[in-house]
Amino acid sequence: MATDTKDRFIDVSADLLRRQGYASTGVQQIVHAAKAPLGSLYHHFPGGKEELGAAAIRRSGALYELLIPEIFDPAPDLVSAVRLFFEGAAAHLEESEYQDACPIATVALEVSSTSDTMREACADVFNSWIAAGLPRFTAEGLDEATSRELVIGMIAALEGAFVLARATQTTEALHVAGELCAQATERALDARSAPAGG
Amino acid sequence: MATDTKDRFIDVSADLLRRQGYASTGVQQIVHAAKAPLGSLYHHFPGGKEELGAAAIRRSGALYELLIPEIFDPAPDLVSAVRLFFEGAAAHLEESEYQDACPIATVALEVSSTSDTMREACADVFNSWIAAGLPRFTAEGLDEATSRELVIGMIAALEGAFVLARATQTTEALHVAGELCAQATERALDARSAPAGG
DNA sequence: CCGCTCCTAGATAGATCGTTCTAGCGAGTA
DNA sequence: TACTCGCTAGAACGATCTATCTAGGAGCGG
Repeated sequence: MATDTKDRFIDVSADLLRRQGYASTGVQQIVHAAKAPLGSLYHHFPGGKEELGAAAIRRSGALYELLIPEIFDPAPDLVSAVRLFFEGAAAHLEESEYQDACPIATVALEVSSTSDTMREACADVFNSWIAAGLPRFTAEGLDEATSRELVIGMIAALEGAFVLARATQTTEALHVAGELCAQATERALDARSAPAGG
Repeated sequence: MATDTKDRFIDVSADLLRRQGYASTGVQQIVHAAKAPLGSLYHHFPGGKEELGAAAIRRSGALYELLIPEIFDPAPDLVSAVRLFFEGAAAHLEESEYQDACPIATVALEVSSTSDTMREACADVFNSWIAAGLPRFTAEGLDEATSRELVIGMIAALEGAFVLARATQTTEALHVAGELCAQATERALDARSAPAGG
């Protein structure tokens, strides 16, 4: 079928971009991994590598967003969910031999001074993650501003911990960042029921 | 003089790597920016682009490390210092039109699956930042483990906030991450004098 | 059968990649 | 002057890059 090939391009690109980044991933490598001819790539993506890259970033973002309900729904409480999120990330990173960290962070840093199309795709993904995480915190009675801070803080801490973890080949930063966010969440929840703190 | 050229190679490489990453920065671009011939590059760096890149990462790391005393020394207290660190980063990022974030994060993510030489250089820089930040926290009476967690958490939050900030072209993540770390530090200092908390 | 469309197929182009090559300059020394 | 050494200088190489090109197969309405 037709859409198969196009989807396969996006999928293999998403994988390659996560590991190598944008500049290091060649279209030849993509067509080889997708087992498809080069002509098909430019048929489905007239905008070339940049259009395909943006599509791959958006797909990666959408898939990664699914982890939020997957982890938060079965968790006993919000603080546990935050901890589980980081522990899951640490486990996955270790299993993949420090290859599978955030699917878009590398590209986000790489292209933000180079390609506005790609940069916007990354920004959209981050914003959709924030929007997806927000209700998990407001549902616990936290106000909008506090919830937003916790979500953004969590994503930032996770991304940064990935940077340290990949470079040092250790999961220490992920555990530390997880604890930092879990305790911040705990404190926010406490302040909610006892708004007298200073 | 001779060392001038070599230093210039390292300096311009550090700048280019910070903005574009490793793969997008060509040696031609480096020699052009350094106003030096290609032969000189391979004379000073027989290991080629990789050796020069590692040297640039290490220099960037050493220069960035200088910000720690520069900000922490004049600060009235530790919590203020943490806040000032993030506010300074936000201001610098905004002034450079979201170009000058962390000098090594982009490369760290990019090369960690590709070049072990470069990955190690990044890991060394991160570890030296941790070592440099540690005494600022232990000097306040915090134990070694807690201090290490705070420093790593701070670096991770900063790095991650840079990722979000560059992609979204906003400093919000930096402010949020700064507040997160400042409050975590505050709480740790409180727990120090009153070790009875839950 | 034709004619049209969607997609596959990969050869090819032109630019750029990192690296190696030889040549030569300028200062120091005998 | 003759020779060496550290460095400059950039042409040239083969590989690889992204993108374009032409050609053809498969399905479908007529």
